[in-house]
Amino acid sequence: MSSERLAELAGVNAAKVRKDLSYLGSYGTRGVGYDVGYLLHEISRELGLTHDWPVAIVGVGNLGQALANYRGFGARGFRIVALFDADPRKVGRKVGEHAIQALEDLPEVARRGRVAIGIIATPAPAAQEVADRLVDAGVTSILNFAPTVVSVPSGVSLRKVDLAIELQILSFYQRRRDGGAARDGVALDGAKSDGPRRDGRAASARAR
Amino acid sequence: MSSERLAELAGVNAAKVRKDLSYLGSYGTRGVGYDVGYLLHEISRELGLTHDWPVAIVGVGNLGQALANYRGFGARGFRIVALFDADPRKVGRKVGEHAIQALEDLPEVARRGRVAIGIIATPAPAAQEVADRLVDAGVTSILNFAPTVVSVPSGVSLRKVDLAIELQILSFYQRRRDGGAARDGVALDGAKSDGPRRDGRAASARAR
DNA sequence: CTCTGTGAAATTTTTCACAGCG
DNA sequence: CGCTGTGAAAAATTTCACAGAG
Repeated sequence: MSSERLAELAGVNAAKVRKDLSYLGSYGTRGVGYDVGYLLHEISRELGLTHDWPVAIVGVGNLGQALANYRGFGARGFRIVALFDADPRKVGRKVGEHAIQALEDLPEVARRGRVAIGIIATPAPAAQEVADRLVDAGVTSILNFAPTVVSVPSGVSLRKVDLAIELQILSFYQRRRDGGAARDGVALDGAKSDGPRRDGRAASARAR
Repeated sequence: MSSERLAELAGVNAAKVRKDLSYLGSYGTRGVGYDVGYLLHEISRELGLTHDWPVAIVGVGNLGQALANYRGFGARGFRIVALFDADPRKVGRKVGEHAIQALEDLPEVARRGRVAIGIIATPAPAAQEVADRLVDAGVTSILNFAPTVVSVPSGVSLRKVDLAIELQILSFYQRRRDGGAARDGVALDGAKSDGPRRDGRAASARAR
């Protein structure tokens, strides 16, 4: 497949595809294009997707369950190994193939299962406490879904997922489209349409 | 509050804070800093968070329910107005204050409720079909949580949330920290730690 | 004096454009 | 030939550094 086609499918410039891929090595064939299977393999290897990453989820509400059942973690090397909840009534209940455990067991389980990544899926007020416990248990990568700012010591990676931000981005562009309150001086960057477009036209990557 | 302090809290450079805020207008006071309340107000206005955005969720599995119950949409103007599911057994069941409706009712409900944003929270195989129905119903902003590529006609904004990508980013940096397979020529950018750090040190925004 | 707002410089990212490989 | 790989140019973003407002 040519860089041109890959670019079209990804909604970016062909030169960018070639430039980016060139950082991984010379995996294309001049005059022909790229072998997609081989490319996938090399990219997976570079990103570490061949690695096995034990993941623990803390907070088994709707979101925690959704994450626990999410197909597609497995394909990328993420393996849910434990679920924790502070609610004693939930402890022992099974979600998928895992029984929910008490937060007190976190240190023991995290160490024994070599948990590399902790996911916080609790209500906001519990998030900092849970983060502290994860850090104490030796977890050095944390993904926070709770709608609150959490702090961790240096040496620990923390990322936050804000489920409302994508909606904000969509609404920002919708308001522009509708001429809701157009005004100058604001940087623009199109709401992207990922993947090939049904109508064959490239996603307009920039407004204006 | 000074740009310096805001920058520290956000984990960025103070000049960037000032430069960015300057695009909104001159809301700071020289020698003093910014009035946080006023700043929040102006930013909200600029981002359109004062606007009301009716949202419909299609697919009421764990993720759909999690989204339906997510606190914090409301604060930013997103109002869940309808839930849809293709499973007849779910239709009529209540989730929060909304009864689940049949997919067939989407066009009617979307138009009557002036749905601005549709959220796809279905399994992957149903996503494209749902996207088509949303588009047909006049929805021009779509957020796709299904782990599959969906295409829409131009004129419709589509964004995709991939719950595994954040884990990938965390694991990428963890492998680097552990010296898993360091290699040169790969662009670096630190896994960010958002918010103030417990230990007072700034999040290392870049590796190397 | 302190801290903003902002030109200018530095850096990074993206795109162009083309030599040359298969 | 067609398409990659990549220097070089262009564009965008980030940072510096400082005049000047409060």
